[in-house]
Amino acid sequence: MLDERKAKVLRAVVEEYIETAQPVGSGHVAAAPGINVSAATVRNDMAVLEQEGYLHQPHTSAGRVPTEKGYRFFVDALGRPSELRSVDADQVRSFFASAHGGLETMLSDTSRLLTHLTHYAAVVVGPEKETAVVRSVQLVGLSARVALVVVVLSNGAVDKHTLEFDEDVDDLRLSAAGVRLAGLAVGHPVAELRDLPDDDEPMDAVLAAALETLRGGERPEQDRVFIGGTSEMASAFDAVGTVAEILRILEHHYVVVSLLDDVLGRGLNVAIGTETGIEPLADCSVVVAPYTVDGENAGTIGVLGPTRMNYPQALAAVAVVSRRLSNRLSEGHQER
Amino acid sequence: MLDERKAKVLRAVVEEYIETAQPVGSGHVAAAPGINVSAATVRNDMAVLEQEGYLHQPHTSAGRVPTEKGYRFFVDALGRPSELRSVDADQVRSFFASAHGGLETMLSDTSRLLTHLTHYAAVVVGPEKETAVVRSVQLVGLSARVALVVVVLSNGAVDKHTLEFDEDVDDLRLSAAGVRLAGLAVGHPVAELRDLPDDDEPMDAVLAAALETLRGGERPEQDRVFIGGTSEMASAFDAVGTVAEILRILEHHYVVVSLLDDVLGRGLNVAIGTETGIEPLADCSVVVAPYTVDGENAGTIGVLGPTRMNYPQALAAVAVVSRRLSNRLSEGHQER
DNA sequence: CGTTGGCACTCGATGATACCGAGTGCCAAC
DNA sequence: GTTGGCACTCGGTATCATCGAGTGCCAACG
Repeated sequence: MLDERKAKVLRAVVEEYIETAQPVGSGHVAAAPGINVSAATVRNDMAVLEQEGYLHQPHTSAGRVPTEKGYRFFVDALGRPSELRSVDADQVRSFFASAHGGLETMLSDTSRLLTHLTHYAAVVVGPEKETAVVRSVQLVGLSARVALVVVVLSNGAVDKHTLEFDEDVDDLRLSAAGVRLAGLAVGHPVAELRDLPDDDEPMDAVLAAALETLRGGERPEQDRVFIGGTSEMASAFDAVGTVAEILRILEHHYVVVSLLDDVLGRGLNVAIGTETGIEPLADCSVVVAPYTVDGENAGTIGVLGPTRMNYPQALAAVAVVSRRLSNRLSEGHQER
Repeated sequence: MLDERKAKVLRAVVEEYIETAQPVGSGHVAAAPGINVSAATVRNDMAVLEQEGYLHQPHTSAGRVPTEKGYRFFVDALGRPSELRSVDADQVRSFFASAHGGLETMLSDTSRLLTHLTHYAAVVVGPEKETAVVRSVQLVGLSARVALVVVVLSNGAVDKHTLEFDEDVDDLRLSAAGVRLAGLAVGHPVAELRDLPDDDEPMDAVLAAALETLRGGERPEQDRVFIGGTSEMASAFDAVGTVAEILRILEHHYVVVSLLDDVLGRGLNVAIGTETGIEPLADCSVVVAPYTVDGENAGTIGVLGPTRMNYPQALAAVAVVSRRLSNRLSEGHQER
């Protein structure tokens, strides 16, 4: 364990490095508020911190840079809980007070809000539809052999799937299937549709196809992930190659979703560098928080920035936004 | 006008610069196939081409780099029509043969296809809903004061808008409004809803609100723009600042849409550098093509890359994809 | 007269060298 | 245990020479 002064030294190094992105030397640390010892003493401490793996020296006679272990200790033990700056807090408040529009709109705007607060890339993952209750199902014919299944869920999400038939299907048959489909699905959670209704009445091919699609959960990430602020993220790095690699990751939504889930699953709020488990993100950190609807875990929000991100600020922003988003989404769910 | 040999020289410079991203000298041009004169002669021609504004010399004793005017001439007069490589052509064919899913899925996948073909960022803009015919409208209650308007259009697009009421609205009232709304809207193009149906029957507040939303076309760009391949785009530049600026533009979908519309509106397929009219895109070029559904102009596809992009290849890719996309989307629109 | 080889010249890129200074480790003194 | 002093390290910056790709100009050539 780190003695109290060494912890202070480590904190000073991390904080200054986050700010300047330059290796920090003993002189600067000694000048930091709260450090009341000489540079020489700081040097001794830093030598120990390096041996213990909290700091790293790019080369002899350079300052020190935090290692992942250093950041980790900073986040776990040293991060003063840091409030949002009140301007930002106001902004969050007013955002959620005035927010309107459907679920998707809301989530997309939330990602913009998070970017604005943190200046890093923001990721918002919408609720899985699994637990949501089907509020309405409709079959709409588009052409002789193509129809659309449109599902409205209780959380405000709208799902659509295309059906293609092998034979022409007339309106009558379509609407009959639609009615039966509605009868089967409305009022039930999507997940329940999987245990088929065990009805011995023969099933129309149209109905069967539509049910199959509903169960399938085809392309589940497609409309669930909202990513913003990639430009802000880009400016935080200096190698264009790094930026390109990160963008490539972000383009694969399912990777992003599983990354966030994985981090939360490990019980963490923060994944630092290689802790993300994704090699191209070795220079990145991720700060995540779940949000809830009516107390149920619903989705995840997070920000992605360089490992030398401002963790206290990012943690505060993510926490506040997730809390307020949860409240906002839980409003007025009592009725109907 | 350029004499034939000077044109060949210009083409050689552009082609080599596109390939190497290095200023090209007279020696290389003289060695290019089709140029059967000496380097000295090429030098004379290049001096003229520079005076005429087609080429630029970063500094004395460096090779030449094409100017925007040079690229423009290349694209307008020198671009040999260039087929896609047959591997790629096959890929496009098989993509559209096996493509399935709804409009949005299709467009999103198309953007991925374009990226894959060109290695630049790809933009696909979906049809405006204006001309599409409403195939189905539905009002779905989410909570006592919140309902969703879900509209299915003939082109397969699904639009959704949230309604918030000042007072509780019960299911009866909602479904009544839904029925009347459907009666008014189904079968008509969205644009027509604007000339209100001039009905003197008093209009329920719910119905009025829903109609208003339909007309509003609120957040029209939201679900219409599909952008992919930003990581490939990033690798084409070497300054991270440039990349960040471009990403910022791409995040503003409405800017992208109006850029593409603007270019097409000027009757162009290509906008080079400042021709885009967007300052941060000074180092970028855009290649665009419209696509049609049943002969009607429907949307736009395009790629965005560095000014030294491979124009013939990009033009070919965009042309082929737009053609096949048009065909695909026009299929089976005869009935219903 | 357009084309060409020859030639002096330019100037960025590359590499060697020196220098500076921020930072270190160590040590003796407090 | 802490501190000031000090010799040392080494990356960054600046200076300078060198190299070579490329140029413009010119005289000669068919």
